[in-house]
Amino acid sequence: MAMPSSEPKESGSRHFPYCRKEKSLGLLCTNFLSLYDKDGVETIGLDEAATRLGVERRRIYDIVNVLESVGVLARMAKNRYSWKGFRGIPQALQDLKEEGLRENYSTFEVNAKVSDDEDEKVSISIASSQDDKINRSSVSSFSKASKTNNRKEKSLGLLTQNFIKLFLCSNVELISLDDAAKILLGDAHDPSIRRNNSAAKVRRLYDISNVLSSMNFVEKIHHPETRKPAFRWLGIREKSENGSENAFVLNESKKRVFGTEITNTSFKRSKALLPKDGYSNQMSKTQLQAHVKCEPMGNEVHKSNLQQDSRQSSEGYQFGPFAPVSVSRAGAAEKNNAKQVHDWENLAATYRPEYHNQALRDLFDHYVEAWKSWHSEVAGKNPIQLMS
DNA sequence: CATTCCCGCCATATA
DNA sequence: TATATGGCGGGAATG
Repeated sequence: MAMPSSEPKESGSRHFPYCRKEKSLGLLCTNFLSLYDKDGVETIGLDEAATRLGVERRRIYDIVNVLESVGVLARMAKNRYSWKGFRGIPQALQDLKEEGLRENYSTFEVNAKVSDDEDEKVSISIASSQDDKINRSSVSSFSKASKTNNRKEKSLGLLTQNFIKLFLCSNVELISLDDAAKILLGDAHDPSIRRNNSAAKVRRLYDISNVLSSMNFVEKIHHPETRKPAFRWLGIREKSENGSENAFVLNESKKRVFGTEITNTSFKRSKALLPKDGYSNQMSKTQLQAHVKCEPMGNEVHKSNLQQDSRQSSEGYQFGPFAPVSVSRAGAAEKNNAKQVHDWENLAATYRPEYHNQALRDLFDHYVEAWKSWHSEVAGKNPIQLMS
């Protein structure tokens, strides 16, 4: 098969303990973005991506699917995607919102009512849009024709879009994956397979949330009341169409050039693979590209090949610095310490132990700065913590 | 124990 | 048919 062999032998470096964090989809997404958000990137090959990022192909599909559902990528052909970049996001979200509104994505309610029986109540009502595509051979015969559709309805990409619609439409700004799963269950049409296992859905939502988090679309926090983990939308939430605002837009963080070649050797998580003998040195090849330098933010200079997208005229919207996940925003909430920046530095060390050098430091400094400006711009008016 | 979510088998879609 | 995609859920890592 394709699989470019992942070097089973692996010379040198007797693996590290295995850290789940280093294998997360969120990090992978961050790396993916860092790798391709550069000038000159037109198309992306899946095999290439898998190799460059040092992950198995299967994982590439995961992130590519969600990135595509948000407009950053577009499928071209087998094995090939075109890089749309962050500029594609505003439009994609706009479309999602309209589409969601057209359907009734705003008419659900999360009755977390603790009343009656053990029957969890989360009443929703995602209207079934009048599907135009499905021809009317319908009912009687087998659905062999729409077998393909059925599969697509369960795709990660679609789930991602629906998840986002939840935020874009309606005024819910905080939702737990569990509730989201319940709401997004049957989704669109047909009273068929009910009683679906939402647990399975939740697993998918975790995947999605992780990549969306890496792009700062959402943020994971703990519900002030419930103390349960929930997600909050950080992206656009313009109130009305006309005059498209979009909050996020802007901010000039610019393309950082990241040392490509992540050299992510494969560690498996097998339990029976721990301490073999001596851990050898760190990372056989710490050859990471030293010339990693992010240009000082200035104006961007991207490809001028933008399409006729005149939707949002004005400045180039650069998106926030998809900061690494977590970084609990923790407003004044709990233990409010002044160790803000410090955390970031810790993160740097936590995230890529192998790269303890200057480059990473700079990268994170950049992130911090970009993130700050971005956030003050976006949420500036109403500071981060709105809850109290 | 509960939550998070990586891994990769293997069903499907597609060339 | 071979290869490309990508559901799906077991169970390991974490909380």
